[in-house]
Amino acid sequence: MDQRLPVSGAQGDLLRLVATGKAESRADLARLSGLAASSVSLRVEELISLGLLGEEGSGTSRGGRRPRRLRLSPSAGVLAVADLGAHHARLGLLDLSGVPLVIEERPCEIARGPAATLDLLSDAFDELLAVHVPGDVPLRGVGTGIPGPVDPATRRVVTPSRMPGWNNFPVAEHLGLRYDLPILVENDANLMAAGEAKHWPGCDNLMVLKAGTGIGCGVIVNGHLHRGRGAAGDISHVRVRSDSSVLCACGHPDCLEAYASGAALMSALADSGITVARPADIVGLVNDAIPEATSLVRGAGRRIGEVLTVLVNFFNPDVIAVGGSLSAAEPLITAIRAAVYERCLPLATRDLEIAPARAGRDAALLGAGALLLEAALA
Amino acid sequence: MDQRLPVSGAQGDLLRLVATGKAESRADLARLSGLAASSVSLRVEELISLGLLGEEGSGTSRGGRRPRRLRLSPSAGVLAVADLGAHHARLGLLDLSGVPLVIEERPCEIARGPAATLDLLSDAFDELLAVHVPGDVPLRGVGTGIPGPVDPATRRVVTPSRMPGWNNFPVAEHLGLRYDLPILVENDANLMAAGEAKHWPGCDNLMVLKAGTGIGCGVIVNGHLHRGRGAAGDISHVRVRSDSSVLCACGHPDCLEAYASGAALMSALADSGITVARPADIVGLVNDAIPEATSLVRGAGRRIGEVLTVLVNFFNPDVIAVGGSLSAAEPLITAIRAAVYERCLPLATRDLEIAPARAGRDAALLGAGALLLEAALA
DNA sequence: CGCTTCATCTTCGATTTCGAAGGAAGTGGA
DNA sequence: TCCACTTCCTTCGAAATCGAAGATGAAGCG
Repeated sequence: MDQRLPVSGAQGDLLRLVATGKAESRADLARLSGLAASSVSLRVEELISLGLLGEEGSGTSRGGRRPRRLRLSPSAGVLAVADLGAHHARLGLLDLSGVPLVIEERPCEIARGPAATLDLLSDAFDELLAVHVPGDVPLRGVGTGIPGPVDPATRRVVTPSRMPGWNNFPVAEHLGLRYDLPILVENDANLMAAGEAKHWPGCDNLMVLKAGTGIGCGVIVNGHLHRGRGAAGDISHVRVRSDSSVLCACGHPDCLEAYASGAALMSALADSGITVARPADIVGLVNDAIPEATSLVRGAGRRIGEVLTVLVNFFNPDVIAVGGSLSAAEPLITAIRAAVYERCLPLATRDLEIAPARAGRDAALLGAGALLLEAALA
Repeated sequence: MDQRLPVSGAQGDLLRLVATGKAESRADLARLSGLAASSVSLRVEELISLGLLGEEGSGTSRGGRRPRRLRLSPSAGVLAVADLGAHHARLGLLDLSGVPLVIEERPCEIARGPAATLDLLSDAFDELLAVHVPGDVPLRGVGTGIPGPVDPATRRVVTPSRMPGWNNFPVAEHLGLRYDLPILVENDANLMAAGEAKHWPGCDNLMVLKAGTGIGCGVIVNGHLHRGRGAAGDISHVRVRSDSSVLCACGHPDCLEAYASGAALMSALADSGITVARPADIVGLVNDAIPEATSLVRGAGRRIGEVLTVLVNFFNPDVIAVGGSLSAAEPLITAIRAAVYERCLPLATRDLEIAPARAGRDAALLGAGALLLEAALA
């Protein structure tokens, strides 16, 4: 397991610009890095002779000579990333541009505790590495998403629900025992947001909603993940307007989660005599035009939208991307839109786009890759 | 009216670090700028011979030789800043460190329209400059706060209430006709937030509440003012939970502003047979223990606090600073605290401070200075 | 009081970066 | 087809930056 990239200062900047896809040619690099074109040429030459960068054909002309396209060499390294769920882990390997080499899903009971879960993860990484990556290509970073809050200062899990044994566990340290590499530990919705952000070029302020069993949310401010003190992005325990009163697992009445989460919808459906195994199954019911399901989903969207009105006025994002297993239900996003556009300030909704997430189910893994790159090429 | 500072690249960075008070010595500069100590010495020498920087005694030792303290030369320049209110304008001159040279308040009816108001402002600036600034000290920037939304892209006022004739008026352009200088046009609550941020060292994420006739809010994310698309920070038109239903001026029912703004409190007091001229007078009533006033202020605080719970969970700030003319009423902030601490996630309130604003009544002017510095020394 | 230690600041040769000039490769119009 | 023009990239001397070594001044300590 190799350690640091043999790059210094300017080289790292250039490498990162190529890795993140922002630059494809020496001219791009000069524009984006602020360095002189001549300096860029020098550094790029060095990176090529180090085997980290390669030239690959030429790009499209912008009216003059065609640029010589630069790409990260496949042998520059790989990243190992995972996204832990309650019963499954999605995990895979990415190249240093964040492109997946292999991604798979394994059963993994998070309730078995941190040590067992993380060791299972590490074993899976080692397997994948052995099978899919030549021995001379180094691992450059390891990252994982956690379905609970992560303190950015200590990188420990803090007060998670549904994760027995994980409270205050030093996840990054534990992984660090096995990998002497940059290690990323981050909340799963935050990772999803980081991955989603790459799919909205030109949009610097995003809210990414994860509507699944729970309701998660990641925030991108100015192109960067906003963590606050570790809890930023939570919207699930906001009080909603309601006639009745429902007690949430957190102890407070009328949390959004108690009304609009996949879990809440499932239990409401059960009350109507319709049982489903997973939140994703609700989408099927909606597509089959089961009135109870459609009505419930629409109500959930309205409630989520009402909470979002506050946040849209306050944060004024460019985009609200809606992902998660429930997001495929058309009425959800429609109801969210209706609530937000009806109630928010015109100035705040003028250029606001509320749309389905674009990054797909591997959003969190891609986000982990994006964040790891920053650390690995620092 | 002089134009650009004769500084290039690295010099500007160093000058800015001194101006913002982040650095006081060559060693500080070396640490903060990332430049080598030797390069810093060279550049500082140049800045001193340009008359922009001066040495002034020595600082306190940190265990070794005492640093030679650097200060911006008073002749380096001044900034002209203003904060427009409905009936008054506060305006003044600052040196390039943001320290006030002179600040005064003049009557100024914003309803007379943009051209008349801005020309009155410019005339006032010219007067102050003639009286308080030697002729050889150049003006380096002009900035003003506006009691309405400002589009950061066009720097025009957009859909302001209570500002007839201002909609879509190109404020920056108009001022640019008279001053060929960096020009800042910004919402007043945003300026206040920028000023307040300087008083909370180590805190990168702030919400600054302005509780006066209306309810304004400025947001600092990662040490920088968050503008969004121009409307960011609005919390006054959020729907609050309520038994009755009150129509707000914006056309929606039950906006926070209709319940908790100074204007709303004044009209509620009038219903109790108590008439006051300005929101600030309510503070006096509270201090005199008039029960109606205290009860109203406490209710306003509770409502504001309930809105803040959503934002605290979402944004997870380090500090909520409460300013504005109503903020001197103790029950307001107490009620806000109670609502936030009761309902928010423990993780979000763990290190959260809810406190009175520290920057005083000139916060907006100081904020304008801070933002102008970035532009003037770029 | 002298000694050590520390942080600050400067000197100076080595290294890096810059920028102007020019070559290379392509587009588009006469 | 020729020619002007654009963009991309490299060459090379000038300028800026770095970093190691040393000088400076001050605090801490026996």
